[in-house]
Amino acid sequence: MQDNITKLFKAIADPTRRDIFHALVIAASALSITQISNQFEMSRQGVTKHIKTLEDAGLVYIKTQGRERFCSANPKELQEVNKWLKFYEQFWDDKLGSLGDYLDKKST
Amino acid sequence: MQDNITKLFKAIADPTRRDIFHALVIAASALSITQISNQFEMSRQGVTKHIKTLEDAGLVYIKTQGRERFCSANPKELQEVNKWLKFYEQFWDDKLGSLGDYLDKKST
DNA sequence: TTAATATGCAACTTTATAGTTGCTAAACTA
DNA sequence: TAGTTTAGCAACTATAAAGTTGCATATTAA
Repeated sequence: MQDNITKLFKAIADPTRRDIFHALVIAASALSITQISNQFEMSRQGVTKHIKTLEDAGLVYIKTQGRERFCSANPKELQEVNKWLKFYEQFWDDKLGSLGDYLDKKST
Repeated sequence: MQDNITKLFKAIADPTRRDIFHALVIAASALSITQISNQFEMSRQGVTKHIKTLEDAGLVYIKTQGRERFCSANPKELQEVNKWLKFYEQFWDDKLGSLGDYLDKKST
């Protein structure tokens, strides 16, 4: 349906999901769905949906243990965003110069 | 309504908008709405809406000249994304070690 | 075994988003 | 001036996304 980078961007485009992800990154251990949803105003189901989105994007891993599901962050997936950024980084400072470089490489 | 970083992430979360942005970045000069929309299957109005979203996110500048509106990319805005990434970068390679560092700093 | 806890699933509402078409107006061109 | 080009605005449709509630089920605790 959607390519990975699009899923990834969409996942982090939502403020609540960024908050969930952040909470998982700085958590000392994996957190259960309930533990996570307790940190938010919205319903557990709402949080669950966001976690699913993060999981689909590869940003969160889930490990089932008994009746609980422990979530942990996978910040490594953000390297994909970083890769995407890399190309544009060359245009940040001197646009024309970098564009020249880019066109040079392209025509070689 | 929405904070800047959210607008930015949402803007680049759409594949068509990433394509438009990319076309503008590598363009030798500013492109008019028609010139851009000719590069896409969809209607001019559809493209116009995407350009507006990119403009609101700060990724595109528009300069009106006569009846035409020339668009150019502002890749610099992507530095905001880069800033956001920076925090998580420390967790990419050795999660536990970096988490330790983070917690150390936090408690200091 | 009974009660409590953790969670998923399904249905539903609301609001955004992507995209379309038709029309209008300003700005060029012949 | 008459026709053409460039583009915005408004209304509309269709689909996706965010969030809710109610219920069912598996697991754990008393």
